[in-house]
Formats: sequence, structure tokens, C-alpha cells
Amino acid sequence: MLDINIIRQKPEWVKEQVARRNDTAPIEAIVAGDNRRREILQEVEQLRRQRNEASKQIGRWLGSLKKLTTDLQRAEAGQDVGQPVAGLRTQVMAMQANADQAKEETGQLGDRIDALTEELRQVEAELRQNMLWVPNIPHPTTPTGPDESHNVHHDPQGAAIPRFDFTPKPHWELGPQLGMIDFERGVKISGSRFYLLRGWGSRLQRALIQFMLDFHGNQHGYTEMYPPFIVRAQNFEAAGQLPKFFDNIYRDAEEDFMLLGTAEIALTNVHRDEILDEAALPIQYVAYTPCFRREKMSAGKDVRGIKRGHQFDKVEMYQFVHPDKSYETLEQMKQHAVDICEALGFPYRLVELATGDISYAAAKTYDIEIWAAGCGEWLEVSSISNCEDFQARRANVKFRPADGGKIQFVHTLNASGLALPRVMIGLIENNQQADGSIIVPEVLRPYLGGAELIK
RNA sequence: GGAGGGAUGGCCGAGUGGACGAUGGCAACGGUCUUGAAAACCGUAGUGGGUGCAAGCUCACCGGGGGUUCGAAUCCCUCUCCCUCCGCCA
Repeated sequence: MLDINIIRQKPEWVKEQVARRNDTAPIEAIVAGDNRRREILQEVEQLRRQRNEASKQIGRWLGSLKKLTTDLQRAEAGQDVGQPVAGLRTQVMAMQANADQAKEETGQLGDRIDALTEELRQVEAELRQNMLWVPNIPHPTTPTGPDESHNVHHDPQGAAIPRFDFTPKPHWELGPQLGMIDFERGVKISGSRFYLLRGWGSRLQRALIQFMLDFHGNQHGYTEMYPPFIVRAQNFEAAGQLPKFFDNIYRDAEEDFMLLGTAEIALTNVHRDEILDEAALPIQYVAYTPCFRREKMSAGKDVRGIKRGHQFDKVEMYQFVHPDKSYETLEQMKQHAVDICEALGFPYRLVELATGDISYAAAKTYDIEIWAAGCGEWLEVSSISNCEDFQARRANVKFRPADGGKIQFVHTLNASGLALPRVMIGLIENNQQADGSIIVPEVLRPYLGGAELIK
């Protein structure tokens, strides 16, 4: 969610920024709705103020009325209350008439308030819906371009691209050959884009998950989290996945539950509706979760192997930081992801995503791609984004400055650390030997009972 | 799944139709006292919206939504969540 003030003050500029992303947003409707909202608000608040005052007056009258009535009853019973019965009777009747008339008038005020409130509710609901359809403003340093072809690829780093004196096989041949991946039976169970990891395949993935969690926890200061994998729609909205990506989400037919497409969605909401102390920042979380995606938008793409499935595992880093620190943090998180690539011995390269390719909630995103020798491709294993205050606004996560300054929104960042299937592909394909066996990277051996070779 | 009890400010906890944005306590912050600290005492303090250069004024918010009423933290309906007991189950 953007700050409505930015749209109010610079609608044309916002439109340009959205256009940079090759996207559109209902800016005109938002400006109109915002104006209408304030108009109604002022009117309805004025009326409410009148009603509040009138109600208080009625309360006072009814209080006096009660006392006078008591006096009247006592006077009628012959007690001396300091006033004659007739005078009291007149006062009681006058007071009652005042109160009745005021009730009548204030009731009419109430009717107008109700009507205006109803309109206000509609205007606000529509305004909010429109606001949800405005993507984040890209950072000035995000390369401008309508699609991924404008992404900026940096030179390869890390390990050298492996050379073989035989033709390296793709993982979809090596995996089944080594009994690590069973495509046929995965499809039998759940259909296309599903597979079964088996034996070393399953163990290798588990080892990787554990290694990554340990590494980020111990080396980079992240607190490990285990979130629910099934969450309410509200969480998706806060993270910026809804309303736009409804079609890509697996949903429960009966209840308001959705399956995570990434741990980022759950982690964004850990501190929803909280005001954090500045001293608590940065908050760093790392979580392993499976990720479920319909992949409707990628129909027919990457159907071979385990590169793109409806279910995959990922270790995700997430941070809540001070707004002044978020770009510094972005670089650090990029490094945290790179460190895993280094530790596993991958050739990798950095990609700066263009405005047309960054995710809806992001202002700036880096991708990290590793080289996979068998399929001969650079595979995206990590995406590192600074969402600035976009998600924080939707999730309502703020902090109280230590110097007593105004409460403000935190910035949030997310980074894959890393996505498992593609790491598996890289390991299998890059570390293969002529006899089809696979060398296990040293850092993983402690997690695999010391095994050096998969064969 | 059945029965009952709850949800109030950072925390605890009063308040059951009218001056209540809400008594009180704790924690926090500022001050007095002290060589310093503690204790004691005095004082300040919620969030969001609208408007205004500002001071301010004003509206809303007592788990969410709806209703009754001139007026709702308070009454009614409903949803969510928490607790207790029973049943069932990995």
C-alpha cells in the first residue's frame, strides 16, 4: 500500500512510476475517492458533533426531570419540598416536552448521519480496493524496462563454470538413474509438475534445508521460525500477493485458508498490527516452508525436471528494519544468499531486476542465479527484495523511535536463502562424475552421515 | 463435536445506559530530594482520521461486524480468538 498522501500530492508522478513497471493503477479513481471521502467525513463529523452535544443536553434534562418528578410526588403526598405542586407540575411538563422534542430532532440528525455513514463506507471500501491495486513505487536505481529482457546481468562469480570430459547429464536423467527422483510415481500421485524425492534425493534436500537454517542462524543472526503453512487471506493481502495473484494461490474450498506460496507471506504478518520499539530493530527471521503455487501464469513453461513444481521447499530470510537502513540491509541480505552459493561451490551471477520484472510489493530486487551444467542454464535460486514500507503499511507494522519522535512504518525485506529444487539441480548436475555418481559438497557431509559420494 | 466462562490502554484490572478515551495499580518518561542510586513525593503520557502554518479544534476507536437508543465499553444478535470441563483423535 502506498501512502495516500503521495497520490494526493503527486498523482501524475505516481502514474509515471507505475508506468515504469509496465503496469497500470486506478489513480484517478483514487484521487476522486479520496476527495469525496474527505468531503463526506467533514459533513458527517459535523453532524456527529451536533448529535453528541444534543445527547448530552438530553441527558442533563432527563436527570433534572427525574429529580423534579420525585419532588412532585413528595409534594403531592403532602411533604414540603420548598415549591408548590402546581409550579412543579408545570416544570415537569415543560422539561418533558423539551426532552421529547430534542429526541425527535436528534433522531432526525441520526438518520442523516446513518445515510452519510453508509455512503462513506462505500466510498472508503472502493478507495481501499483501488489502493490495493497500486503496486509499489520502484526505487530510482531499479533499471527501467517493461520486462525481464531489461534485467541487468552481472558477470559470473564464485566457483568456475565446471568443465567435463564427458557430456554432463541433466538432473532429470541423473536423478531417476540414482534413485533420487521418481517423476512417474510423483505424477501418479498428484499429476503433472509433481515429483517424488526418494532415498538420497530426499536426504540431500533435508540436509540442504538444515544446513541453510543453521548457516543463517549462526553466521547471519537470524532467528529460526516455523510458521503455519496454511494462512488466512488477510496475510496474502498484507504481503501484496492479493488481490492481484488470486489465481496462483491454492485455497481451501470451505474456509478462509490459503496455502503459502512463500514463507514471506507468513513472516510479513508475524508483527501485524504491532508498534515495535526501535531498539528491537532489525528483526531477522529465517524459516523453512514448503511453497505451493498453481503456476497458472507459467502454464507450459519449465515442465521438465524439478525446476518448477506446484510444491517446492524454500528457506526464506525476512527482516523488519529502520527505514534509514533498508538499502544497506538489502545489500547484506544479498550477501547472505551469496554466502550459501559460495559455501556450496556454485558458479553464480547477480541480476538486477528491471522495473517490469520486480514483484508487486518490491521497490528493488536482486536475483541470484546459479549455473546448472546438465541443462546448461542459469537458474534463479534467490530473489532479494526491499519492499520499503509497502508491506508494512498493509500489515500495519510500525516502530516507536527511541528519541520520542513520531511513530512510523518499518521497512521490510525478504530474500530466498535459497530455493531448494534449483539448488538440488545445481548440485546434481555440477557435481556429477563420468560414472553418474555425485560428489557431496563438504559443508553438507555432516548432515548426511559423512557421505562424500552419492551413487 | 457438547457445555460453560471470557476478550477494556504497554501490562494488570475497575467500570453493566448519560460529563467515560475510560477510576486504580504496575511498568515508562520528566522533575524534587540525594555525593550517586534506591525509596518517597509531584508531574507527563493511547492509536488513527479530518481540519489548521501552528497552538488547537473535532470525529472515531473498550476483540471484529451488525442492531436497539436522543445517547452504548455497558443491552441484543453474530463472527473470531482465548480459557475450563466432557467426548473424540494424530
